[in-house]
Amino acid sequence: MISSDVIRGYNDLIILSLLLDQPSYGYDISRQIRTISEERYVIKETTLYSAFNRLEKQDHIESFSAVGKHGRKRTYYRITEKGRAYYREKCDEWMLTKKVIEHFIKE
Amino acid sequence: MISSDVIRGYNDLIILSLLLDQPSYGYDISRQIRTISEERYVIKETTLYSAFNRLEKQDHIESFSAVGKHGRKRTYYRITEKGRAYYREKCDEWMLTKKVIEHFIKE
DNA sequence: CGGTCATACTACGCTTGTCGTAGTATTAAT
DNA sequence: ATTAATACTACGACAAGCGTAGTATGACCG
Repeated sequence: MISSDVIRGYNDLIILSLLLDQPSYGYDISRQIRTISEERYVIKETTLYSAFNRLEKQDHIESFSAVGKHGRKRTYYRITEKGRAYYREKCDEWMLTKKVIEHFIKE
Repeated sequence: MISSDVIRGYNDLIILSLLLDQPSYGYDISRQIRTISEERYVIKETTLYSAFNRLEKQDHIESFSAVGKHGRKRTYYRITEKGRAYYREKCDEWMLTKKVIEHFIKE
């Protein structure tokens, strides 16, 4: 299991990556993170929803209300163009961070 | 340049890695981080010294006073056995985190 | 038809790590 | 004599994440 201390700073990247292809909502994103990480990272609900709020305030995502299969109302989030650019930046930053950290581990 | 948001969570790992072979002190660690990262990460002084305090409180490092070449008094830090174990844990955690994050980036 | 489980959130206050700013003091170089 | 580099310490602010709690709906099961 991964602790929040080390994944912190990549939650935005993870969430945005799951919105690249289609909009989604909290519970679904949460489940996807769990399964894609093979149960090694389970994001806390409060962390996720506060990330949504932050990302929306920064115009990286936008929300809309929609009704699911069984008449259930949900808040969906869609990535914006600005959000896609931010995602690409975060990917670059990740590559760089990875390289830097490995300089320290190797020796 | 790497932002603190993404390297946060790895400062302990970085600092400990630089103490593995011999004790060192604040200013030197700071310079080493700068050069080893090829100027891509410059740790803030306050961040570094508060990390020292935290790591010492947790018995991962221990401090002692010594005098440098030119009669300059400094606080040196030495990694403890507990600190070495913690370092190895952090390395494992890093490997895992790396793997997990890349699951999200790939697709 | 009543209870429990999974879903889908929101609110609130706390903790921790990092940051910004500021200040102190010593030695080295010009 | 002054400035730059070294070697720190103090203090308050801030942002992310956390723990706890609570609300509410629909699905499933006996």
